[in-house]
Amino acid sequence: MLDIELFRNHPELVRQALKKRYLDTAPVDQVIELDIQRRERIQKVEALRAERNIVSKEIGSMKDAAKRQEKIEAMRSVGEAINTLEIELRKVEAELLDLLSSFPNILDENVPVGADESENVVIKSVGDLPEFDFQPLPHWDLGPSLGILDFEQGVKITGSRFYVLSGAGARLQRALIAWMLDLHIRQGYTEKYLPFMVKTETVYAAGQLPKFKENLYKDHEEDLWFIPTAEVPLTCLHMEEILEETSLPLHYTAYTPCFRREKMSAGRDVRGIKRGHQFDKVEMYTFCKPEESQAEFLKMVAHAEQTCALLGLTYRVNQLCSGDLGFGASITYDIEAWAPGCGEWLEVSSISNVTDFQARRANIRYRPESGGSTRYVHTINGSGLGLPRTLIAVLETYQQADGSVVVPEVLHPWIGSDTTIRKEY
RNA sequence: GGAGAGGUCGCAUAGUCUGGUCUAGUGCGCGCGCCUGGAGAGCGCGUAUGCCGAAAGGCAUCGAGGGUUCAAAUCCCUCCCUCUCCGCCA
Repeated sequence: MLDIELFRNHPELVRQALKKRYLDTAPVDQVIELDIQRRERIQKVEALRAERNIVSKEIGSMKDAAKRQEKIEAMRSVGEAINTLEIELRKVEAELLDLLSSFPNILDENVPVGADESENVVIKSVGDLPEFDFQPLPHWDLGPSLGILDFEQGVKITGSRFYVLSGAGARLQRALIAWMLDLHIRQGYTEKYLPFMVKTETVYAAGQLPKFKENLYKDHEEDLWFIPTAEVPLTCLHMEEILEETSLPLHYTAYTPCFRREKMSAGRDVRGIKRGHQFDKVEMYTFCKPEESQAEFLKMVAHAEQTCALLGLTYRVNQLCSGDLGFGASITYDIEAWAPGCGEWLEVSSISNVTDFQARRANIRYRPESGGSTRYVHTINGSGLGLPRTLIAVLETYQQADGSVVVPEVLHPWIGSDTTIRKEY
């Protein structure tokens, strides 16, 4: 959520950001108008409440019964006026909050302007495209032929877009998770094990509701939502808190499954395990002071890159252009790993500086050491790689002519003695 | 799921029965000052957040949300959470 002060003092900044995202700027004026209405009503209702407070106090100490009754009658009508105004005020405030919540974050000045993903900018490429002296297989062929990936079983027990990892496949994913968490711990993150279901308030605070309601799974009986990303519970760990400046920055990492109901567009990403309703992810998350957030953001990008680099994957870093940027992000870098089998760059990580956008919604502030009023923290989130896509990249990159897959060395401590995945008979 | 006890300004507590001197008291902690050779003790002052306002100041918040009332921490209703016991369970 944006700061109402921006609309009061610098509406042109908001309009400019909207234009860069190719969005309508008209709601800016609606916000300004609603804000004026809100303040008018607050002033009226508070003046009446002040009057009632004073007179009610007088009534308490009045001895003359007739005069007392007179005052009570007078305050009764004041009370009614207050009620009427309060209802109006609540309505205006709800409208304002609703509208304000619909604005995306202001863009960082370094974000290139562009309409859609075709105008994203590759800012870094690491590693050459691997060459094979045989035809590399896509994972949807490679996995089943090795007996480590079973689509039919997933469909049988749940439905389309669900799959089962088996044997060395399941173990490889578990190795990736454990290795990534340990890597992030070395990079300075504190590991968290989180609830995978959260209450409505939490999903709102993290900014997933109301906008992304269609993409979420919910248990209606218990009124709990399945997390679409660890970002949701991680953000809300400090919801409604005032942190000490000395405790910042806070770095957290967590492994969670992610659940997304999103309608899969027909014909797109239908093959393989690239896009499913359930997937695993290791997440990184930072709470920091505003003046630190850009440096922290770049640090996190480097941390995610390191994951790809240590796995020996060919990858590139993409800066998202204005039109492709997510709702809460001020700036986002995507990391894409090369999958030689399906011949595709796979988005394995997305790192965003959300500035104070989530912190304002979740009401996460810190108290400056020097004193003065509290300030909103900045938050940065990034995937310490999404598992299915990392799994794809690893399998397809390390496949051999005989159909086996050599497990990258960094994963060996978790994989057991057999570091080559062969067809299990 | 059942029974009971609770949730108050960082922490601990008073206040709730009997609505109005509660502008929420007290202790601890913390900050500033006095005192001191220095420290401690002692003394004094201060010590939540948000909103409205140019300011003075005002309004709101006692787990959350409703209600009763001129007036609610206090009375009523609903919900959430914590603790104890029982049940169930990995």
